[in-house]
Amino acid sequence: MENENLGHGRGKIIEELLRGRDLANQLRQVMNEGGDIDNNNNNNGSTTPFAEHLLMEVLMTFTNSLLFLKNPSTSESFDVSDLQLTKSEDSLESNCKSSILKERRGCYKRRKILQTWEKESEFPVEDGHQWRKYGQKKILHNDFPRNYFRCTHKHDQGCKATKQVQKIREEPPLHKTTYYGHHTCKVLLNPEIIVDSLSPSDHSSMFLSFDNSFPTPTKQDCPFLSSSGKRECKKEDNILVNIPPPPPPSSSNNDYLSELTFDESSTLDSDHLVVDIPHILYGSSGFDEVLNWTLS
DNA sequence: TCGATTTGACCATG
DNA sequence: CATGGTCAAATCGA
Repeated sequence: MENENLGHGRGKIIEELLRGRDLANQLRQVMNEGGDIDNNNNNNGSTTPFAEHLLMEVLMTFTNSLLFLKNPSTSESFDVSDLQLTKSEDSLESNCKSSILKERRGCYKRRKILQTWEKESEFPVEDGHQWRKYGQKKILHNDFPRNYFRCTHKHDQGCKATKQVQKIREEPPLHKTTYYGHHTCKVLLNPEIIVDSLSPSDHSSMFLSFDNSFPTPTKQDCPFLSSSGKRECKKEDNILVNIPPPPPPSSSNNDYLSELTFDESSTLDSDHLVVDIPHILYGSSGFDEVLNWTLS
């Protein structure tokens, strides 16, 4: 039942995956040479930019692979077709706006099929975008209120990106940030991946960002972490990338990145593409990354 | 004074 | 009707 429709795209998939593995190995070598894989050393600037670049390549490669799997017949990399979703959004919105309201508050639609990313982190982190808080609500069965943010440039640039920040735990602190939609504002710089140690001492986390800019310190209460990690993914897929903490140092596995596995069954069964990256070696410490990519 | 945050009200959805 | 997402007036702070 599975792979028949993958036939056409399979060559591409394999090609991309192989390339990804190759790049990953390069990355591993770079990091090894830097000697910063140890917990004792922290990453120094010299290798990091190159490593970031390679890492981005890897991620894009796998992203393409996933999309090829999803759409085997396509001959191009993902690019567009936001139209349907955008249209439905717009129609609802314009419906709402054009007609009565203007004076009515709260006219909106609940989002269902927006592109989303989820991120959990214990520390607030800048994601390079400017957010404005527009609401806070007590959520059922949650001890902490949920905070609602929209892009500061919603009005001047029509940027529809929003995010919700939900505190999950007090001790140790844990926050869940959910991003909705793309940033269409032009505050961004080049697409890049940021691999950052959020907490140099103990736990460091990594967040990946495909379109990012430098942190813009604002006094906003919750500029929490974000992987505004979206690049042009289609809005109709769900892709989950789980990067669990790395293995203990003792298990100096040389093939972390080449061990990337792709859970095909989950993919086909559930409209979710799930990629498990079992062990990724980066810098000195562990990181978690959960990217939730909802495309329709 | 202006932009950001707070907070209660409003409305859609299930 | 309960819940969650958004709006906008009031308030705060630089």
